[in-house]
Amino acid sequence: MPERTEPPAVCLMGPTASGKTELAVRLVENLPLAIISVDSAMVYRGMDIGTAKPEAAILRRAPHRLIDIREPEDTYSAGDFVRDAQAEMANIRAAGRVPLLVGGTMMYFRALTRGIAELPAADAQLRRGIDREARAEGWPALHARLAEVDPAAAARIAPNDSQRIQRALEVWRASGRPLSAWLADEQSRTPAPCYLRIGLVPEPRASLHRRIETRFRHMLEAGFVDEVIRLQQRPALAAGSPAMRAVGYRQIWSYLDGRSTLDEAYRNAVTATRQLAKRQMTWLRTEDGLTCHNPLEEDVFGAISARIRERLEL
RNA sequence: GGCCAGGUAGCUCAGUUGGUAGAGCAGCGGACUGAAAAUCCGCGUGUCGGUGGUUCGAUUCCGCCCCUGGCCA
Repeated sequence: MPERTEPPAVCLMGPTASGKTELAVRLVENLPLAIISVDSAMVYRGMDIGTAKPEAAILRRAPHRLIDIREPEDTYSAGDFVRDAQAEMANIRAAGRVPLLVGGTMMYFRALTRGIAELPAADAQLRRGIDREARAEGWPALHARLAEVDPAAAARIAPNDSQRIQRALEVWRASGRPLSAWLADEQSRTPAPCYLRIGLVPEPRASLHRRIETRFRHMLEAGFVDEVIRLQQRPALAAGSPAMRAVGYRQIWSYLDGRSTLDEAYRNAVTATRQLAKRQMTWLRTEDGLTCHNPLEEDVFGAISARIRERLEL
């Protein structure tokens, strides 16, 4: 790790069900750290069981910043996260502690540690318009249209990648400037403070799969279906709302709408969680300059707290 | 016990007028710039139930056996 003068921060990244929360709580109880949650679903109030949000008693012992900061009807983005996390890191440092960023939303970690370009914000109306065009013509047709205004973006986006085609067209229509041009503005990148980055990669995979299934069963026993029923009662919340695309929520919502049995919803949710964990680990595996530990085998608390002590010269 | 329908990838199934087989899902690998728990890209993993026969060649045709489901006893 290169010598930097910026104040340090620790990132603890791991897939869902890898034991991040438990580990983070032990760390803050033993070291001068303060937790910032890096989780795109835990930001929402009322989404507790399905996001495996720490219980109130744990949050009192080990406060997590950036949890319960949005209503489920709201959107939250990587850009919002970077601004919020930077503000919280400043607060933590002012209190004489070191930020411990914990979570599984890898794009948020990347945006924070590598910087994120200054870009036009999302525009719900433009998105609705683009969705309408896509329903009529198909995404490949919109991809072809993107190629006319932003060939560089079109070249790296697949013709069926609805979300990225939509974003690139949205940026073009909102600003009259191609997404590629915005991304080329290096000065918009924020200087990254010195991060100690630690990854949790549970092996063997089959053990993680068992943990995922067991945990989802516990969520159902803890009243997950009732939690989704309460969310469905919110008039402004719909199956397509960003918060309701979260794993577990969309499958239980579908069951409550009569589009599947509870057993199918259970199986689909467990499958979706496995697939999420796999994508999270792809991110960790291909990220360089990252120390990885296997939380299913090692004494991760001992290993990680030793590394943090060494790094922070405690 | 008899008749009928099946037995092909982890699962559900397609197919081969005889030249050792392919879809969806699952799984695995990868990408990732304001929805990222999202979105997308790539990869087929197989004694074709067993055994004997016919054939240059059988997963395919024939015999017997085993298993599953249904109907009749």
